[in-house]
Amino acid sequence: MLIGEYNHTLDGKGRISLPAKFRKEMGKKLVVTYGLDHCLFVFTEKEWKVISNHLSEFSLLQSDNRSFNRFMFGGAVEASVDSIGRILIPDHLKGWATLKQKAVIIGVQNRLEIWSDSSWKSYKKEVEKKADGLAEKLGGAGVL
Amino acid sequence: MLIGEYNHTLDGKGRISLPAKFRKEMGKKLVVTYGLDHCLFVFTEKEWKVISNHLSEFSLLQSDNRSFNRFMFGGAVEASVDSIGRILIPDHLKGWATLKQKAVIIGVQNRLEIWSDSSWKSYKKEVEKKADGLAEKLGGAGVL
DNA sequence: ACCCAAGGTGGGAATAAGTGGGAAATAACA
DNA sequence: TGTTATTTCCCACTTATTCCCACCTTGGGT
Repeated sequence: MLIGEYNHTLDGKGRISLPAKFRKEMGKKLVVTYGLDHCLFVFTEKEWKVISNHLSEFSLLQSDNRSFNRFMFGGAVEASVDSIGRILIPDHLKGWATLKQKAVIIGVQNRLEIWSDSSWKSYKKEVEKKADGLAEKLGGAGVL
Repeated sequence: MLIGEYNHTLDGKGRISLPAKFRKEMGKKLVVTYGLDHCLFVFTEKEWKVISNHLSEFSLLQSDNRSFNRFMFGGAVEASVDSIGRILIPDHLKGWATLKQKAVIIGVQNRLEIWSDSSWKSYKKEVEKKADGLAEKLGGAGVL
């Protein structure tokens, strides 16, 4: 289970180091894709297979599905973790997530997400505003 | 069953010692998350599994669920209890609970809650004000 | 009233993680 | 084919984290 929030830095070559806590679970071969809400998704090879199977079940006859699949598959990139735990983020993905230097890596269950420092801050602020609604949702789900 | 209220201190490195009474029941591996009313929840690994199973039922494709899961999974952290019974509270959680130095740890059924000294005091005051009203409500519901 | 034991707090040293840069290897272009 | 640019691998430095030890305070017993 991937959980937690970490502040990391993209260096001049576009590399970012994975938080040490995630390395073991993520393995050496990852898949990085466009993520929803202008972040990046990072999956293990295994999880990516599961996800891409789900995606390919969507009918190609519907325009929305086609474009969504193009988006997810076309943007996806294999990234191998180097000897000290870093991956390389290609330019088109950096652009999508408006990544400059300061980035935030969060664990969300079965995937990692990479956010630019500034978008994460504002996104989080919005979510925290809704905190009361969240509480009701938890109650409704029988969590608490 | 975890019960009781204890005043403890966060040291310069963000560590706080668990009240000795709780250590046996909590074990060595805990999960700390955002709690309702701006406190922190501390669960045993076992309890966390139950909760995260509930959370993972929310679909990735709906915006509300995504933000909710980012918040809950991203905010959560595994905390291992050190040799003398302390855990480490990361910065983003300290911020959520406005934790400075003086903190209050309370046992609530199957979880612990960590409050900043000042928010706990004011929260408690509010609850005490409402206590009479609450009592009537409970009586009406046949609880007492 | 004193001592002892246990819990809580603080800090230093060893270790690991994160960041940056250089050299070698590969690819691209003239 | 030589030259330049880009990528990949590896090493070194700096900062942060973890582990361990020692002190202080509190509560209980004698």
